[in-house]
Amino acid sequence: MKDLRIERKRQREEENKIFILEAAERVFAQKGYSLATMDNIAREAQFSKATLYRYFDSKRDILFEIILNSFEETAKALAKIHEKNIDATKKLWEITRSSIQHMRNKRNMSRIFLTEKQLLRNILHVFPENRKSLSSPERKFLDEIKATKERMMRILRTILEEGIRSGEFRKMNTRDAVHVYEALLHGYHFSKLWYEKESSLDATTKVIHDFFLHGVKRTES
Amino acid sequence: MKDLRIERKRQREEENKIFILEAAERVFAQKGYSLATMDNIAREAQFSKATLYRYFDSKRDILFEIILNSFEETAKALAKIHEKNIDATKKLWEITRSSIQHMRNKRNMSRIFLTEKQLLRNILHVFPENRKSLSSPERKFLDEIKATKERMMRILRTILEEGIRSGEFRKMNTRDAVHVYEALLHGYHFSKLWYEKESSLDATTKVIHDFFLHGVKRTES
Amino acid sequence: MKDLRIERKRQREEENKIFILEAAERVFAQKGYSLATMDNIAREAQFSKATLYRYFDSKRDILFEIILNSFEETAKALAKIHEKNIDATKKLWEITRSSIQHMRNKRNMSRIFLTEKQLLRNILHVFPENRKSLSSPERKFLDEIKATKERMMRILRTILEEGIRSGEFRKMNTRDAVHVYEALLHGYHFSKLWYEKESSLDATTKVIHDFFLHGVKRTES
Amino acid sequence: MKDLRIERKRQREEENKIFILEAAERVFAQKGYSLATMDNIAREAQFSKATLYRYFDSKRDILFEIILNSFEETAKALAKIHEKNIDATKKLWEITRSSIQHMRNKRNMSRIFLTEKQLLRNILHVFPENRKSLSSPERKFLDEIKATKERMMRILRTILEEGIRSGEFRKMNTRDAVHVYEALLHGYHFSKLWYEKESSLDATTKVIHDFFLHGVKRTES
DNA sequence: TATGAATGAGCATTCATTCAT
DNA sequence: TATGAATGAATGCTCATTCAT
Repeated sequence: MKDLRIERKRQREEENKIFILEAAERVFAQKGYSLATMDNIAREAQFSKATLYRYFDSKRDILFEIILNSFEETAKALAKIHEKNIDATKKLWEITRSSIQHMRNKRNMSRIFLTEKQLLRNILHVFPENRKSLSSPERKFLDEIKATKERMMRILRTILEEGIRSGEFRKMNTRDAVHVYEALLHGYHFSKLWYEKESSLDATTKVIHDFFLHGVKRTES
Repeated sequence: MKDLRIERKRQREEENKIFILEAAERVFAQKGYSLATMDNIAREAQFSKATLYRYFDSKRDILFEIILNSFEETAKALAKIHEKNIDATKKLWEITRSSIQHMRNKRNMSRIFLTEKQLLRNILHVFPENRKSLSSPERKFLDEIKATKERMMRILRTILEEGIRSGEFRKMNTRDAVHVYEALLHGYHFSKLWYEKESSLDATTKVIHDFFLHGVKRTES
Repeated sequence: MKDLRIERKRQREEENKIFILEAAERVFAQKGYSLATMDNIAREAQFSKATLYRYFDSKRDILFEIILNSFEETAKALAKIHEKNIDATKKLWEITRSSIQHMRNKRNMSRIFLTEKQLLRNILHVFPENRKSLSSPERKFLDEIKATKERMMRILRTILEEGIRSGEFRKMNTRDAVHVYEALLHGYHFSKLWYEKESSLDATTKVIHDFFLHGVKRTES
Repeated sequence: MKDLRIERKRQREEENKIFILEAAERVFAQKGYSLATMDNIAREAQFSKATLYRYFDSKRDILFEIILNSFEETAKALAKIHEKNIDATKKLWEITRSSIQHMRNKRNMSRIFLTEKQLLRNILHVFPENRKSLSSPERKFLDEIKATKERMMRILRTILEEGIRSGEFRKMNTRDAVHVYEALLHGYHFSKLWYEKESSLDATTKVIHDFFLHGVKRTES
């Protein structure tokens, strides 16, 4: 009896949380973290500002949760592709495509993460010596992010190694390669902002995929 | 006589301006634009807050000038390398190296540029239809940035074309290639934040250079 | 049920608004508009400064509302007297008395209206060509003020015309007469500031009333 | 020798002072006291801000001097008219005319005096109990103003008394009459702001003069 | 539980005034 | 003497957060 009621309540709470997160994501994406106000988020979520604080401890925590979810989502997509029974090159293609799509969906959200210095400074280990000063939620956030990130890295390296073994890819330092790949994806997302119109998903995927595969050097035939 | 005094005054003024810009750059780099206060900048520059306003019209204008200077600097370095009498591959190497160095010097500054959504939305032409609503200084800033950016792009494409003509590089869409290159550089700068320790300048340059040249695909021999 | 709660809320809100307006009125009256700070008003109203902004959009809006209320009040008093079944001379007496009383209550408030040149220049039609540049709240304020003022003017003229018809008053340009009457009232309020002690309400009323009625010229008998 | 040089210097100083006062008057008239900045005045006077402080101790002192000068001027004009060999009614006419002209010249300046509360509160004896707290320049200013004002009042009363003696005017309390007259003049100046277009000097003079003379009452013939 | 109301701590910006040259 | 430069002290307004109901 009671369990059911409690269960229903938990469910409702979870739904509200998600609803707020989605609203916040839209607001953050549009205005950036600093310029987004709790009022904005509240209005977008059609809750009162005070209610937001029932579900989240602070504005910062809302951001944390959004980022975490996004990472988690990406990691899942990646794992799913990895499990497919296709060759490494195809996997790379699909991951590239899926990542671009994901970044486009999240629009500017993905950029926020890289832009809020106060957060970043602590969070990103830029100055690892500061790590001790992290508050508990920050440290928790950081640890989860790192873990997810490493999981993704490992999968990517595995795929590259598969490709090397199968003869698709040249021998290389897969660690570096993964970093380059990641840089390429995120960098492309950023720099594309500069250009008036966006290419289609497949065209974009193709450009990145091709350059990552071949580079620009002429191969002696 | 008089000219000298005026000259000295102008010089001192210019020096103060630069001093403030450098201070602001440090503050912005550490806290991000939104979280940086004019008080912070004033303290860092060891001027009174009011004095800042003798030299700049607004906080935003300080940011604009910093970004503009940074772009200008990069563009100059690029042009200088382009003029050298070396082959395209070597030019690419040097540009890569110089860019990485520049980004490291500017630390997080380069990321700030992506911070202020309100500005960005307009400035980055994400929504070019909004262009009309730009204030005059914003439009001026935007136009200068765009011009400089295009100048850099053109040089890069010219180098790639030189390389294609000389047989160093494969045939390619140089426009795409330049975007990929830019993405790679900036993306690498960002993503490197994740890792505890930074590699040496040359090591980093090599990784990026090599991957941009060869990609990951195995070349049939 | 619900209506009652909403009603009570609305009531409380209205009460707070009035409370703030009264506090602001005291502060404005004491310091003038420019020198009065939102902090002053907040302290006087025993609210936090931020709370003031829950009820009013800006300092200027607070002033507008005070002035508007004051005009409205005066206009109502005037209309009430006009409806009375008494002769024109008596009406004039009562209006004079009521106006002086009102200005005394409002103390220096009535003078503030003339304080803010920036506002005034536009608002007072000194330069009607500037009307277009008025912001929406300014225009609204201006229109309401003008309307109220005209309502009052019309009543006064009607009273004078009644008096002319009844033989109480001489034939005259009632438009000019109304202006003179208004000038007399406001001017007296201002100039009385110069004198150490204030006369009684009735004495003051009598002076103004008598001079407005008879002037200084000797009437041939 | 030396005397001449000193004399010339004093003259030049006096000229500069007057030049600054005139500039300040224009600025005050346009923006009001609070909104006028020392920068505005300096620019209008084509001096540096610092130079203003060589001639005046403070912004407030500039205002004081302007007002004082204006009063002095009015008083002189009044005395001159009084000395003329014309009847009281004619004197009144000329004074009315001259005053209106003066107020129009000074435009809004005359209004400022009545609108800066911080100044007024102290200066105008509204709260005479505060008199003790006046600073020395304030007290000096106040005393001079009062003296000039009384001089003017006395002249006006004398004229009225002349008129009574000559049979032009009815018997009256000349003290009250003078207050009424003053109120009428100043009030008319203020209230005329409300109306789109200004009447001619003579028309305005006539309206005020006539009403002050006859009032509105019908005189039995 | 959900929220309207309240606020402390700030923030960009301004301005009268001072001072070194 | 005249001034460019510098600043302390404000000021209107905002926002994340709290709390009484």
